[in-house]
Amino acid sequence: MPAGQPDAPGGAEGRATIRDVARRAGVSAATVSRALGGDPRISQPTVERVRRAARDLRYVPDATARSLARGRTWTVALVLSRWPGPGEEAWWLPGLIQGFTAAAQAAGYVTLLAAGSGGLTGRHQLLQLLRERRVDGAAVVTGQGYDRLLEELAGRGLPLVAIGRLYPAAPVAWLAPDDVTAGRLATEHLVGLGHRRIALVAGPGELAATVDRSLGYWTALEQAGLETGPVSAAEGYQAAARLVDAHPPPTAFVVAHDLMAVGVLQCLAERGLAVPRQAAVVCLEDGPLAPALRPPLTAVRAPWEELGGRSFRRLAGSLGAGGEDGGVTGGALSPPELVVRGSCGPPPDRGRA
Amino acid sequence: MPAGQPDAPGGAEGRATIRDVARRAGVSAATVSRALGGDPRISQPTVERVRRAARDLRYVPDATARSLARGRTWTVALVLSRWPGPGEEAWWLPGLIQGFTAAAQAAGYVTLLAAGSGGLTGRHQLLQLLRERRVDGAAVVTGQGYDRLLEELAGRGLPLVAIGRLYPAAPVAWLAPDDVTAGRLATEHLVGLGHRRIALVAGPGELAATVDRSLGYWTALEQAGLETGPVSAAEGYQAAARLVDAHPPPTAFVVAHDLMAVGVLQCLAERGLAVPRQAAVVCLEDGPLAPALRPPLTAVRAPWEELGGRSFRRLAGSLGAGGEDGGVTGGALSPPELVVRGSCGPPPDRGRA
DNA sequence: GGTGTCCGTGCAACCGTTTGCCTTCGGGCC
DNA sequence: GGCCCGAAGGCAAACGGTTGCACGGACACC
Repeated sequence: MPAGQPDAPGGAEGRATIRDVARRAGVSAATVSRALGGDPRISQPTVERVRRAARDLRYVPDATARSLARGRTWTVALVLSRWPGPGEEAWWLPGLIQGFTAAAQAAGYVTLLAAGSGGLTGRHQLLQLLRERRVDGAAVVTGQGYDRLLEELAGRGLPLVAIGRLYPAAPVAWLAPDDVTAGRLATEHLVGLGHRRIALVAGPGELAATVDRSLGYWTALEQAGLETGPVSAAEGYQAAARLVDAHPPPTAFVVAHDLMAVGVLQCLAERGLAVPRQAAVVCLEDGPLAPALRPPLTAVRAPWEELGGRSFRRLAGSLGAGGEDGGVTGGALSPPELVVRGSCGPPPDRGRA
Repeated sequence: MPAGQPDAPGGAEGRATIRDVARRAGVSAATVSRALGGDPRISQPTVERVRRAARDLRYVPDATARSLARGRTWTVALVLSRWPGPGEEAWWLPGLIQGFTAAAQAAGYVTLLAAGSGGLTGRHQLLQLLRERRVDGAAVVTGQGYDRLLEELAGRGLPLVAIGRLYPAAPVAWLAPDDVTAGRLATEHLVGLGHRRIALVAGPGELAATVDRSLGYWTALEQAGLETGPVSAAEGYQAAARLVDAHPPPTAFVVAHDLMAVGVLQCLAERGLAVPRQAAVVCLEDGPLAPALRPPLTAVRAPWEELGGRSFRRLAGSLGAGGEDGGVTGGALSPPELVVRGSCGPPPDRGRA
């Protein structure tokens, strides 16, 4: 807060205070506070009178004063620890934010948005801001990799929840989309269609999501008693190329990220393999590309909005105001949903394989 | 704020107050306040002593108390008037939010996020919330069409800025991406490459963005002394089909929305028209699809982040704290940027046309 | 040596709510 | 009739800063 600037509040000049209401109802301010707060000591008739007076005056209690008196702000911070760089679309963020704020609003909390712009001073400013504003808790959308910010916040004793996987694991409650199940669902779908040679086109290994999604893929194959196909970590096109040229080529491809699916599709098209007739493709991320590509991609959709909502409620749990609790690590999130579009069919050599 | 719940703040137990600092520095609380606030009346030595004491105690002033005393909260609301429905990706929102909060943070303000979930009661809750929390101002990301919420907020005398076009126009300051220039830039690019028959594939006419983008297209053609090609408002594929089958087919397509470009590309591919060799395509919206399609689309990118930043500063203007001002309507935004990728080349019949 | 004028600080009254404790009053009980 | 008790509500002190004004001292000027 820069100092030295003249203060001239913009709006609302005449605003009714609790004392105005008291006067009008012929009681004391204390009584108004209690009547409106539902204190059982205040008699019914009085409560009515106070309510009327408050309504007549359009009285809205001042949260600032309330916070000061009660030592609690009913405010939580949603911290975007790392902003997506240019070119890297955070298409999932709006859903997450929406879910979070909606849940907060429903519980009477207000969401403060804060960006932790990387560097040391940025982090320091952020910490200062959270202390200054006395937020009751914070949810941190972690970048990939371990989050320094998280550590410092935890050190402050601030109720905390992380959104996103933590590497290395930290003693902090966290929630994240269930990427393992995503991988499993997709793979099982393909198995169910009759595919036996299913390849995984994974993303860069340092992405937490990639790791988990791959894990789901392996699990599903194992349970189906199938051998895992070749894995490729390179970007879409080359990856697919290498996989297609395998001895018996795979009949299906599980692609970890939607951008990579573009490359895969292109490669298959060049090889003259029609999707879904001669090759099936399923994407583990239902980004904006999935429905737009030709053919529209069958994909697994993570419940971002729900994730936001549950993150808040988990946080509310540590705030004492009865949200949900649940140990230190990953909470149960409803499983991702398989959105069937047009990119998967049965394998071409059905009778034979 | 639901009442009746026990208040038990989660974190921070022992927190230094201004009086603690005063005691340690051997002065009064008033002096601490003034010293830290840069009041020239306090002598230099005293200021130093106070600063030291404050640092030693890790004193962070309490914004709640400050707000109460000064009648100003240093908080602005960012109101998402209408959340994007499912399937409708708001890929531009993160950029906008980022720009806004960053600017706010830099000016010492904090951003409160609020969702105005449609209905009457939702609006009412929102208004209540803004009054209760005493926000100093609000920026409303408008949905399409006229925004009821905006009207009610303006009625409250709250400093306001709208982000997005207003139809019908309202007496409210607003900022929006410069879609007219976007249309013009794209069209001029094509003209510059030698195209003469340029078609517009516009979106649904009720979208404000569509209207403006089309306007830019017409302007550019007029200035180049060219005739405007046929216009189609239908969705991508059919639109392109109709356009391609015109007498002399267009050599270039200006597509208003990136999702529609998918249809256009597919249509061209089916007609055997290679892009960019035999037809040029330029997109007026640089969404996630643009770089991912084959070929990657040349597109016009709106400066969403800057838009967010300027929106805040415009708001700050009405807050008295020297942001930028500028009448009631549209502020100057730096123009959108043409991102040249692989979908435009010179027209095929260069010598002849 | 008064008196006026700065300069640097302290006093205390705010800002609008909440809440511990006291008061008042009416009634029941010994 | 005195006492205790519960019910209903008021008093005033918080919460942690800000700020108008008074105050004391040093200094200059007449």
